[in-house]
Amino acid sequence: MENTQHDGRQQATAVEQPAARHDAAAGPPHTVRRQQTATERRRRELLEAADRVVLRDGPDASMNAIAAEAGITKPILYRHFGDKGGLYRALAVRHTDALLDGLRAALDSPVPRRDRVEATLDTYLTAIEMRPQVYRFLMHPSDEGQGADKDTGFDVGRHSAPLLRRLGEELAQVIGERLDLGPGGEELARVWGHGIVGMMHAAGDWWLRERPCSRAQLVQHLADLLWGRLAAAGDRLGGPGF
Amino acid sequence: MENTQHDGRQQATAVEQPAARHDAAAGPPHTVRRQQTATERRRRELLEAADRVVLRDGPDASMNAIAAEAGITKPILYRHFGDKGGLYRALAVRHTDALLDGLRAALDSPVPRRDRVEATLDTYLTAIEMRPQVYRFLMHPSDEGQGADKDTGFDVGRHSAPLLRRLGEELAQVIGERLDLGPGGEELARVWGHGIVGMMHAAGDWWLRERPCSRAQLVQHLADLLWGRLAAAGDRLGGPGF
DNA sequence: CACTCATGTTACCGCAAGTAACATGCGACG
DNA sequence: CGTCGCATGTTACTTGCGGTAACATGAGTG
Repeated sequence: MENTQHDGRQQATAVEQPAARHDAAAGPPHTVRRQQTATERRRRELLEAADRVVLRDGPDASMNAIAAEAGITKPILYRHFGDKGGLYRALAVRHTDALLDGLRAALDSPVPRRDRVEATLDTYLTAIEMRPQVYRFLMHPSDEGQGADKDTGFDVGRHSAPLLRRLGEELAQVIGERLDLGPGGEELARVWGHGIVGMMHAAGDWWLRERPCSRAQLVQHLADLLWGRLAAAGDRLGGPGF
Repeated sequence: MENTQHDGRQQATAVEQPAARHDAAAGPPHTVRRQQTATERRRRELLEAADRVVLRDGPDASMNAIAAEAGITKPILYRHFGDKGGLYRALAVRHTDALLDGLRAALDSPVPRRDRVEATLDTYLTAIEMRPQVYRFLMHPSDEGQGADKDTGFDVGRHSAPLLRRLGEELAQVIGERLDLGPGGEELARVWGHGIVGMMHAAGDWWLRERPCSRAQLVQHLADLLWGRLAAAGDRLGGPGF
């Protein structure tokens, strides 16, 4: 609590970039533009350095370590990203976007629904299998935000949603677009989107550390679950009332 | 790394209590017994104080704050719980056990399978709805363990599994016991256990902060998902290839 | 009484997040 | 040319937290 007031001076660069600054209001000295692109490039470089450190040292890497990797010192990081949460949020957005691109491709492949579901599951599992460090970083972002993001006013913070929510919304949208679910279908789609993503996540997390079966088998099992095999399975002999 | 060696002197009390120390080896002075029960009572008191603070200040409560709430100072906490992780693990075990009791009851109710599933979902959602603070604490335990627990040799650390895994295993066991899934059923049950728990968790998390519908509706939607309505739904008009 | 054992304290270390104040290189503009 | 704006960069500091060492006390036991 208290002491969370920034003085707003350097916020101009720390505010997660407005992202809508292509080429309007022509006229002013074009130096400012070049300077800005240079700043953005620097920001990317810093992000890549941070990425290296986080992937090497885990999510608890210190700001000092990241700054050292980038060949600079802490205050510069703070000027660019505001605080540690800002840096990590920026990192998470990069990786989340990358993962989402792959998933969208699988989600959009023109094959029967079951194959599409399997392809999506497999894409996700392959991703977390090949880069477990990235996965751990994305999935355990400590806690971050959840406080006072109203001042900037619009979409700041949404972008930083802990991946699972973004995935859930994305999937919900695809489901809502593709399936005819009757009245209340929007709501159903969203519930299912988040539910399926959670299923994928938890099962993947468990699978990743216990490796109880092949990826293909896991995909089949999960698809079977979504296809209602749980409801269809027979009771065991000698069970209780039902 | 390095410097993680304890000197083993106070470990006797910090080692997560052996928990198998009821009343064997009678004979030695019975004072030690009374002292031990007193110690355990103290430990419970400290846990309750910690609980109050964590529920009030969130999962980032400091050890100082917890000690103050208990009316003591830090070193005592460390004597009892070893480190902050130990304290939080003990807290998590308490709450997880409580939640699991409720879920087991729902899982064991002698009603048709669909009703049982719905009752379980509803129990979980009611729990996180009524005590969101507890829920947040349990679900976002930073990261904890994940390192070197082999020396003690048996179940230390298992008890501290981040709840989702415990729930998953629990559900897997119930599924494996109750359903006849043919060959490879064990594996299937575990996949499903973790998958379903993940579905419940992610959907619940999203529902808890967006409140897009009533709890009963959410339960229905999730049960529908598990009952294969996703596979059964019709395609939308004018969609792509499929 | 001496011993043990648990409780309790104060005072400290190390480290990480975050900040203040100062110094520098460069393009723009009079 | 000087100097202003602006971004980069630095050193040195504050604050707060996790964790520990060393010491003090009170109760029951031989």
